[in-house]
Amino acid sequence: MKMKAGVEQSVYTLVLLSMLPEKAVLPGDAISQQLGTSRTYTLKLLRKLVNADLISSTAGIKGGYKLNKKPEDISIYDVYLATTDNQSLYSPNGILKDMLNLNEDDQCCMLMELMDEAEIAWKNVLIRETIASLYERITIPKFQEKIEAVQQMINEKSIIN
Amino acid sequence: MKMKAGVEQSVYTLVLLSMLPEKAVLPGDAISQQLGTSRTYTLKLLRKLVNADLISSTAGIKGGYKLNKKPEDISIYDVYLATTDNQSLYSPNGILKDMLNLNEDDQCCMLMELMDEAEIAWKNVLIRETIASLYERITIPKFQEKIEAVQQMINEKSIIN
DNA sequence: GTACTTTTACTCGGATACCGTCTGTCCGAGTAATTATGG
DNA sequence: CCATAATTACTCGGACAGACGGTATCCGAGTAAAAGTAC
Repeated sequence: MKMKAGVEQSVYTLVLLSMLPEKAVLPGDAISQQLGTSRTYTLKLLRKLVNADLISSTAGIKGGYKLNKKPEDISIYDVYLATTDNQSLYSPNGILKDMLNLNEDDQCCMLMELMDEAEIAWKNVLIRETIASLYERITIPKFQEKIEAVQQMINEKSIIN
Repeated sequence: MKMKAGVEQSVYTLVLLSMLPEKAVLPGDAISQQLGTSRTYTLKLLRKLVNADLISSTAGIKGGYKLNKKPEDISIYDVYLATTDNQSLYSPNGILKDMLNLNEDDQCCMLMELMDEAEIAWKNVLIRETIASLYERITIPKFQEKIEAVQQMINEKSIIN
């Protein structure tokens, strides 16, 4: 049970896109290069974000990706949901049923409600933080130069329609 | 990111052991039979619970397993920790470092503290519930007969020293 | 100069392979109570 | 009857095979802007 690297990658992809000027798009190659991640896999993750309506894409030359919502309206949980297919952390395996020799319709798993409750607590923390609030955490004096360098890359590679 | 079946199996194993009389042990075979789980894999999980000091085992003929603590002192989170080797759900992959082109020692992952906070919230729910409180949830009138049958199996197969 | 075609640079989405973790099996070794054996 | 050896029924722990999901690659198809071409 481990958080997948794809979630982290998707989060920072969105942070990058949140730095785009208005009405501009950024090609997938620029994203994977800046993040230092696999080109093809990054494109696959981008498609998931598109399917979840977090970002939108335009094909063809001068194409690329851009945020579909405001950064403050995209929570980290939204990103988690978009990049992982199955939603709930826990699904019962029917061991209690076997142990007590219950009927088929008596699917009573005592752990279910507990796990659900735990997952909701976990989820609530991830809902509070957004791409915007995460970006604010990065913009500290220490990283000012670095962020300006990223902003410059975006200015070079982004395409404004 | 999915809760493994081994955790559920371990939980119900401990519930079963909590029904043992004082100073009695239950062989591994009886456990796997009652739970309807793989014999060899159950033994492997039992070993993990022994290593975590949740249960203790005696070898040789008339050997078996028994709880090492009171059921109310074993939380579901204890069981989770015992059956899964790595503890934290999330560990940063250094994507932000690549994205901002940071130095090696500047390992700053903004997601880390958020994920830690979320995990603590999740963990706190699992700490509240114990093997004893879970057992109480099962002992409802509807399941009375079933539980008596399990108790009878234990009386037959357990070994009192 | 306008209409049409070709090129270019992107995204889209399925098929596939790889790899790590969880699940499950196998086997030899250790251990303790019981039973058998020899005096 | 007592001491010792063999048997029995368990656990211990490592090695290893299979299943499954996440990671990653590849390829053909679609799309839209730009460039080229014909009249």
